[in-house]
Amino acid sequence: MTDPAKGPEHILVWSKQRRTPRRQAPSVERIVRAAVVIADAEGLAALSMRRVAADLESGTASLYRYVESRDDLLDLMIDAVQGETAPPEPTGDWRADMTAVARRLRATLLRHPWLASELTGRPALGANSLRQQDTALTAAAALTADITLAAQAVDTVLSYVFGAVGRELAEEQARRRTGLTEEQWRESVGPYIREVIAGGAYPQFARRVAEADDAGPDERFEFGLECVLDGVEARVRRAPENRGP
Amino acid sequence: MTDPAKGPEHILVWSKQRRTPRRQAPSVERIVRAAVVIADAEGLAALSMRRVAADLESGTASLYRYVESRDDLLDLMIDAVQGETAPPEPTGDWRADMTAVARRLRATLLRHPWLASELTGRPALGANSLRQQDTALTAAAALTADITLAAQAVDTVLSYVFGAVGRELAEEQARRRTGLTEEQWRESVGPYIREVIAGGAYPQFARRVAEADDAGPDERFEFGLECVLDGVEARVRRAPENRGP
DNA sequence: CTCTTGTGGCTACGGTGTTCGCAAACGGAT
DNA sequence: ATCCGTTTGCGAACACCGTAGCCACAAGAG
Repeated sequence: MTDPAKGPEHILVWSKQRRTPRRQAPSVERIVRAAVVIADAEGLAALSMRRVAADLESGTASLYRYVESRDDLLDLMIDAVQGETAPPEPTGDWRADMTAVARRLRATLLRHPWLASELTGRPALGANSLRQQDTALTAAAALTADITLAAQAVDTVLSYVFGAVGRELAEEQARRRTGLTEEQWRESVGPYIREVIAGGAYPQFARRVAEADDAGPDERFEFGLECVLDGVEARVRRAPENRGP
Repeated sequence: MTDPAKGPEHILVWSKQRRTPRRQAPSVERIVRAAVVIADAEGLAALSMRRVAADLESGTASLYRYVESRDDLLDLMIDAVQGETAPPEPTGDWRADMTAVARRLRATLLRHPWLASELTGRPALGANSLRQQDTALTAAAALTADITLAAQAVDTVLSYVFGAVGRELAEEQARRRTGLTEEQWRESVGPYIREVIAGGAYPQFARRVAEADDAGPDERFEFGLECVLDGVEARVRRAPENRGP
C-alpha cells in the first residue's frame, strides 16, 4: 500500500519540507558563465545541460526557461567570451592597431580552446563579435578610405589569425584529449612519424622533421602575421589608383 | 525446461530461418565512405553509428569490428577525403604551385563542410594529409632552400586558407542548419542588422554594410591569398641574409 | 560428420537533449 | 487577509546516442 519507492522523506506527505527554498535565479548570465567554465576546463564534450544544471545546483529542465536549446547556449557562450576583454584603444597607426586586434583574438581563442572549432560553422553576429569587427575596421580605415578595401583587408588578417590558431590548437587538443603530457605525446607519435619518413615518400616533410628548427608557437604566429600585414598593406596601397575618377 | 522468454519465433527452434543471409562484409572503406556521404549531405550532427549501419544495412555493433570508436571513424574520414583528389603536379614556379595547393585545399574544405570544424582540434597525421604537407613544402622549396623558412611560409599560407574557408563556411552552415534559402536568410537577419546599426555603436561596421560592395566568396579568397603570397614572398626573399655565414 | 573459429548483430547500460505538466511561489487586486 | 492569475522550478518521461557483452550462426579444418 504505502509506496516505499517514493523517496527518503518516508512517511507523512504533508510534512515534506519545501522542495527548495527558491534558489537564486539562474538567469542567462549565470548559466552562460557556468557553461564557459565547464567547457574551458573539461572540453566541449563535457558540456551537457545536466552538468550545467548540477554546477548551478538547479534542475536540468529549469535551464530551458532561460535558454532555448543547447545550440542557443553555445551561441551565447561565443559572444560572452568575445566580450570579456575590452577592445584595444585605436592609436591611428593602422599596423599597430591591427596587430593588437590580431593578438587579442588569438589570446581569446587560446584561452577558450573550444571556441575556434565552434566558430567554424556559425556566423558571429552577437554584440561583442560585432564590436570586434568594428574595431578591426577602424584600424583598417586608417590605411585606406575605401571601406570595401578595408573590409577585405580585415577579412584577410582575421582569416589568418583564425586559421593559425586553429592549427595551433589542433595539436594541443589532441594531447589534451588523450591526457598525455608534451613528453609522452612526442614519444607516442615519434615512432609513427619515423616509420612514415622511412617509407621514402614525403621527402620534403622528412627534411622538415629532420632539420627541425621550428620556432615556438608565438614566433610562428608573429612571423605569419607580419607576412600577412606586409602583403595586405602593399596591395591596398597599390589599389586606389584603379578606382579614382 | 522450455524457455518461453526466448523470443517470438514461438515453436520450433530449428525452423527459424537464418536471421540474415550473411550480408557482404562492411570493411573499413565501405564504412568510411558511407559516413562521409552522410556527413556531407546532412551534417556531422546526423552522423551516428546507427545511421551508418542502417545505410550499410548492417547491425550497429558490427561496425565496431572495423572501427574502434566514433572518434576513430572521424579520423579515418578526415584522411579519406584528403586523398580523394590527387595533388597537383609541381611546376617549379613556387607561386603557381602554392596557389594550386591553396585552391585545392579550399575546394576540399568546401566540398565537405564538416571538415574544417573537425580539423580544428585534431592534428592531421594521416597519409593523405602528410602528402599535402609535402606537396606544399615542395612548392615552397622552390622559393628558398632554407627548410625552416619554407615550413613557416607553408604554415602561413595554409593557415590563411584554413581560416578563410572557415569564415566562408560559417554563414553557409548557419543557413543550412536553419534550412533557409539565401533569400530567406537575408530577410531573417536583415532586421536585426538594421537594428544594431541604428543603435549607433559600430559606425565602421555600419559603413561597411551600407556601402556594401562585397565581392563574391571566390574573389575574396583570391584577394586574401594574393596578399598572403605577396607578404610571404617578400619576407622570405629578404630573410636569407640574416643566416648566411 | 564433428569441432573450432571468426564474425554479425541483438540486447542492454548509462548517458544525452528536450518536452510535458504539475506544484510552488509571487504579485496584485479585492 | 484572502484570493487568483502568472511566473518559475523541476521530476519524470521520451527518443536517441555510443558502446560492451554475449550469443548464434557460417565457414573452414580435421
